[in-house]
Amino acid sequence: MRPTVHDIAAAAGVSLATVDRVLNQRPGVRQATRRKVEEAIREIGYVRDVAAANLAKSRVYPLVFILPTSDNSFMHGVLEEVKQAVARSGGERTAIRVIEVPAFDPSAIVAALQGLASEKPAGVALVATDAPEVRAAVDDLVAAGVSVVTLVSDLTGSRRHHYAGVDNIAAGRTAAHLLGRFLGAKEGEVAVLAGSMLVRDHRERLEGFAALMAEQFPQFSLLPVVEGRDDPELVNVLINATLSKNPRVIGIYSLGAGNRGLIKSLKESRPQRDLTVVAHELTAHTRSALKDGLIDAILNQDAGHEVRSAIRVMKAKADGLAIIPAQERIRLDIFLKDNLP
Amino acid sequence: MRPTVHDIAAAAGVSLATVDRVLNQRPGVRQATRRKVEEAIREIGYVRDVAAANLAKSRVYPLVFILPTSDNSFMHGVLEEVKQAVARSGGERTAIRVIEVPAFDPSAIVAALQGLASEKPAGVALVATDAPEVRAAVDDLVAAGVSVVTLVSDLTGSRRHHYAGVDNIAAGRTAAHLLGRFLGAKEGEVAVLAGSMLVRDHRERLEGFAALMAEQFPQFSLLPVVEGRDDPELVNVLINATLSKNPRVIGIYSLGAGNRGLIKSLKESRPQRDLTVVAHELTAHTRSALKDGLIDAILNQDAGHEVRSAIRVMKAKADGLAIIPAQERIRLDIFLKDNLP
DNA sequence: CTGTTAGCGCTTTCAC
DNA sequence: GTGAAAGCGCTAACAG
Repeated sequence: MRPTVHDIAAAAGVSLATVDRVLNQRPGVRQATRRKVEEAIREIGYVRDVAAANLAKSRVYPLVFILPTSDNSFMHGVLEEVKQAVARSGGERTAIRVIEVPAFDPSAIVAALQGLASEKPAGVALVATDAPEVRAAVDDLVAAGVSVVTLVSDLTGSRRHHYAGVDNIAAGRTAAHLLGRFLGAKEGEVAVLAGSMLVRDHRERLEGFAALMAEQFPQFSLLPVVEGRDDPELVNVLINATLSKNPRVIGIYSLGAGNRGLIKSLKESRPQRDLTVVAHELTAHTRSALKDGLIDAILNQDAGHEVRSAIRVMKAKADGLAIIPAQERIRLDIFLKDNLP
Repeated sequence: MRPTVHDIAAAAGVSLATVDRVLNQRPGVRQATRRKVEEAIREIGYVRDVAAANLAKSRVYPLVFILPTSDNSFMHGVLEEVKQAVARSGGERTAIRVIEVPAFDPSAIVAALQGLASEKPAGVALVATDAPEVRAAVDDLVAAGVSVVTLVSDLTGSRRHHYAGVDNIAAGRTAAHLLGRFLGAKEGEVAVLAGSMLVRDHRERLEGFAALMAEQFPQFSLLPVVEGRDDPELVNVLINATLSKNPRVIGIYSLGAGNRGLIKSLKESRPQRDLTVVAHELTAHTRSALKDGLIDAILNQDAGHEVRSAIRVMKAKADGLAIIPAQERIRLDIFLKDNLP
C-alpha cells in the first residue's frame, strides 16, 4: 500500500491538518514542525493522490480557449475538438469556455486576455498573434497565476508555460524537402502561398522552406510570397493570377489555410499544367484533393491532439505537476495518398 | 453540481447501497426496485465519477505486457516505455508486470497467456505472433474477462479488444510511394528486407509495398524478399550478398528491424552505389543514418504512444468505459532529415 | 500555531 | 432484499 497522509502524520507525530498545511505550503506551521513533516514525507516516500485531493476539493478547472473566428476548415476543426472536450468535461473536472476573436487582430486578443485577469481561470489557451502587446498581456496573466498555453502559433519571448503546436520551421523545411525530391530533375519556379506574415507560424514555415530550398535545391527559384489571408476566395484569385503570369511555375507550397481556393485553381489549371503541390492541414477539401492527385503531400497538425494536450498541460501546470513531454509533443504529420487516417 | 448517488437514492426512494447494487449490476435487488433506480438514473442524467469509485475501491489495475526478447533497438524502446509507465504506476493506479518471451515463438506466447488465466489481471498487452494457437489462447483470456490489447503486431480474427499499432498495409504502400517518387526517372531493381514472414506486421507491410509498386511504379522490379530475422549480423551478411549479386539494385525497403546491419552494408557500399532507402523505426542508428543521407526516409511508430495507449485502453475496457478513438489511433510517422523530433 | 471533525462521491461490510 | 454506517486519501472549517 502506498503511504498516505496518515502515515506522514504518525511518523512526524502531528495531526492530519498540519500535514496538509505543509503539503500545500499553507501558512500557520512553525518552521521546526514544518521541517519535521517534510522529513517524514521524504523518508516515507510519499506521493500525493491527486484524484483523492481533487475529490476532497470538489475541484474543477475553469479553462478558457481564445480562438480566431477564421472561416477555414482547420480552425473549425479546432473548435470542434474543443467542443468535444466540453462534452467530456464531467469526467475531466474541467469547465471550458471559448472566446472567439477576429483573426489576425492583436488588440482583440489583448482585450480578451485582460478581461480574464479578474476571472482568474485555472488556464488559458490561445492562438497567439505575434505582437508585443499580446506578449505583455500573456505575461500579466502568467504573473497572476494563470497557466497559459499557446496553441497552433507560439509567442516566443513571452512567459507562456507551454506551446501546443508543431515546429513550424521544421515544417517549412520538410515541405521543401518533399517538393524538391518530388520535382526531381525538373526545372522551373516554385510559388509560395501564405495566410499572413503577421502570424508567427506562417513566417516560420516560410523561413524554413526558403532556407532549405536555397541550400538543397537551388535549381528552383522562388516567386515572391502571395498572402491570401486564409481566405478561399482571395486565394483563388491570387493563385490564378500567379499561374497565368508565371508559366514556368512547376511547384506550389501552400503554408496557410484557405486551400479550398487553391484547389479550385488547381482543378481549373489541370489539363495544361503539371504542378507538384505541398499544402498544410488535412481537411475534407485537402483530403479529397490529395486522393485525386491534385495535391502531392499534406503536412498536418492534429487539432485533436493539440486541444487534448493543451488541456492536460493547463491542468498539470495549474497544480504544479509534471507533464510527459513526449506525450505533449505535437508531431508534424506527413500525409500521402496512402497513409490517410 | 453533477448529480451523485445520493440524488439517485433520494429520487428513487431507496438507500445508497441499493443504488450501488444496481449501478454495478450486483444481485440482491428486486426487479421492481431495480427498474425504479434505473429510471431515476436516466431521468437525472447521472454519470459515475470514476475517480471517486476507484478511490473507494482502492482499485489498482494489474496489467501484464508480453514482449519478445528481441535484440533490436525498437523492442528495447518499447520495453523502456513500459518501464517508464511502471514508474508512473502510483498516480495511474496500475501494477504492471512484464513477461519476456523468445521472439517469433508462438508456443512461448501461448504458455505465457495460459499462465495468466489463473492470475486474471485486469489487462494483457502482447506483441502477437500470428498463429492459430495464439489466437485461441487470446480468446480464452478474453472469455475469462481479461481485457486484451495487441501491440505493434495485430491478431485479426481473434477477440482481442483493441490493437495498438499502425496500419501496416498503409505503411507498406507509403514506403512504396516514397521510394517510387524519390527514385523518379531512374530505372532498376528494388530489394526488400524483412524480419520474418511469421509476424503479421511484416507480411502486411510487404503486401502493401508490393501492391503499390506494381500499380504505380511498374518500371522497378522487386527482388525476392530477404528475411533477416531482425538480427543485425544476419542482415548485414544478407544485404551484402544481395548488393553484390544484383548490381542493378537502386532502392531498398527495410520493413523490419535489425537496421544496424543494413546501415553497415550501406556505409560499405557507399562510394560506388547510389541507393535510395526507406526503413522502419526511428532508433539511434536509423536516426543518424537518416541525418547522414544513408537512409532517405524512416517510417515510424511511436513506441511511447503505443504503450501509453495500450494502458489507457486496457483500463477503459476493464471498466467497460469508452475510449477516444482518435487519441488511441497510432499514426504512421514519416521522418525525413528535417522533421526529426 | 495545532488538532478535531466532517465531508468529497462511491463502495463495502454487516445488520435487519 | 434492503439499509446504516464506516472508510478510501485528502481537504477545509472550526475550535482550541
